Amino acid sequence: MPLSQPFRFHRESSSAEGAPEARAGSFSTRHGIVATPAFMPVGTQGTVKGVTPAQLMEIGPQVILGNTYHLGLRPGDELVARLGGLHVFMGWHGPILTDSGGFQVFSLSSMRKITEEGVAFQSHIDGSRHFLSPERSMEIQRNLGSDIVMALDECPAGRLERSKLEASMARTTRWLKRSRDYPLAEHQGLFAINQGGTHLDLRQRHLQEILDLDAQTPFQGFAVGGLSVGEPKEEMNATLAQFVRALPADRPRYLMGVGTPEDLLFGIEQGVDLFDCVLPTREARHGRLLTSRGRINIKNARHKESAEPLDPECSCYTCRTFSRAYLHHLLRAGELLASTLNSIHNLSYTVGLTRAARLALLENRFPDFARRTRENWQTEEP
RNA sequence: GCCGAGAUGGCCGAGUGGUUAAUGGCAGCAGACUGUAAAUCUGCCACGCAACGCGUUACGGAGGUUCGAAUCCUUCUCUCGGCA
Repeated sequence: MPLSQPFRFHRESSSAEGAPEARAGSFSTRHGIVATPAFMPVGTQGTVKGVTPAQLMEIGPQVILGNTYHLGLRPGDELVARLGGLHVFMGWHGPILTDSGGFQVFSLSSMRKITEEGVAFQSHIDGSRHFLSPERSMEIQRNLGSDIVMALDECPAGRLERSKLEASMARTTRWLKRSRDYPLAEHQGLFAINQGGTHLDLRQRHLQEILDLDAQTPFQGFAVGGLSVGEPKEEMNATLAQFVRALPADRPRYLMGVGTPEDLLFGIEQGVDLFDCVLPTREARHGRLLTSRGRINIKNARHKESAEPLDPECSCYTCRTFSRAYLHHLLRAGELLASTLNSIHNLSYTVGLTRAARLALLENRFPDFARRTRENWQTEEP
């Protein structure tokens, strides 16, 4: 059965001026305390692409992700279970959150068919046929042994027409009930996922359905899904501004798939505790790097001879050790180390941003922090 | 010296009379990426303009055949292989 006690969320900060919903807090899992706000790096296939757990440890994320669909398909959840669970298998002993496969319903839409029972997938690896139901998603996640388990949802494309969105939402609620009724391991906590696109009334209706289920058996946290999937940024922000505060305050709130620095800051201001995103690692591999003075593309010719560190204000291994010219060279040369060093930096920057926001909240200087952080992004670095 | 093969845009390399300013790849110059089918994808990449169009110069050099040539002919230069 799921935990009878929710991950109790302790709010640790008082209300910040101009951003009353923003909050610093924490909750405990078997594999460690999660201090929020927190950015969670994505490690879909049992690895945060390009970085070792030791390097990750130095970066210091509170939680990392794994993926149900991908790990269930390869190497297989039962194998991972036999080998001691995902923590042992991948050598990461901090908290792990596993996504349910709901996003793959969206991103692999050409290879699946949704029915009430679940989702029939054709493997993106070899074309073989698989079926992901809420129960199967829970089974995989139980085998993986993650700390935070996501309910299987249908992640609809942004801008889906309202009637289809409503049908999808209703199914996600029915799937949520089935996810909830599936027995997880004792240490695992189930998060519910709210859908509804950018329609506030649909979001609220869906939340009410979730809270009705929550009243019977509490969920351990609440996620906002189905954003940053193609809808205009203003619509996403408007939705967050109005909706996040409606989520129960006594448990973690998780905004799924969001990860630009601007979006993180905005989300924190709306009261979001957890974020995850592939962007920092993917962009790192492509040379797009975040710095305190703006974004840069390290591939650009202007960095070819720069002896400067990537970001003089950053203390990550990459910035402590290497010049821009070297990072430029590695990426140009197609060296694997480019991915590693760039990922270390972008993750440090992103995780560091949420950590700094947390500190600012705890020290009652969040508005100033937010203002200064935004100022830094206004100019693309010279 | 003789015989053979070949010289194409920064490099490699298609193309053997006409939708060819010239396929591809690489290099180069930029851009995109938000619960990862992404070490991926996209655009540009002869020169000049009053530029989604026009002009000029281009397939080793020179000359020729033809309405029309990178593509055919002659010759020169160079490169590679073989024989001396």
